[in-house]
Amino acid sequence: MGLTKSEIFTDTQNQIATLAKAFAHPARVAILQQIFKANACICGDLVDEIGLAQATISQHLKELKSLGLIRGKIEGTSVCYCINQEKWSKMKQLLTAFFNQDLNNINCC
Amino acid sequence: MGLTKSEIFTDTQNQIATLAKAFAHPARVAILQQIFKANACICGDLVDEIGLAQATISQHLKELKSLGLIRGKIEGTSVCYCINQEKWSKMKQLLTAFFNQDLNNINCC
DNA sequence: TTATAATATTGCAATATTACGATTAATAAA
DNA sequence: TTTATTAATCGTAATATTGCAATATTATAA
Repeated sequence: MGLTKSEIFTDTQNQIATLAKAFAHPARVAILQQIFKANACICGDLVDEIGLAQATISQHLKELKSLGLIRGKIEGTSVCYCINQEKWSKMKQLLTAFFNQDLNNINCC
Repeated sequence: MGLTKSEIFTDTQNQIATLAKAFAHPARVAILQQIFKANACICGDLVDEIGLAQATISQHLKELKSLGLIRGKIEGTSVCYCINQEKWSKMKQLLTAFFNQDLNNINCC
């Protein structure tokens, strides 16, 4: 099939999966790292930094934007990207809680 | 195309992406939560708990196993799954470090 | 040995993702 | 206005993922 049966899972499970998908491609990881590295908004030299075509980068940016993890502000002919701090925090909280499940767990094997 | 160009990214970027993929499907999130919830090894009643076919669950388990996040111990005709604590810790460390990049970041917008 | 039970594997269909050339849209500069 | 510059969108090809029926495998029970 290829169609995820979202309806049989809880909202939290779907949210975790959707957010994890953002990081499930090295290009998107690299894009986010670049934005953080700049320690400010980055005015789209991402295509030069990462070795992918402009259309491809634009597509990855769109996905990150649609998840709300980054924002794009138009500055003349270029676009400046930055992290959406609130959304990033919420994402971190959700995923960290999921990761920390092991703290309640008995080491059985 | 559809082929991720792993070679143009760093090892860390690829590792983050590969691990994130484990959580990028709600069924795998649900499986991991079930294993944690049992607070021990869980002997494959996952198919009943989650509403997917046996073959599908088996496939998701295989992916989690191949990443090393879970282990399967054969007990008679059934298999008991549990979290690989060391691998889980390492995963947590890598992804948490990635998520905490925002701590060094100036809130610019 | 012959069932029975539990899980893995295979094969396939359908959908999703990745990548990029070409085009379009919008702004800035000449 | 014309010409760059920059980024988004469209269209398309290739690969990946998801899901399941059918089958195979493995170990126990009869």
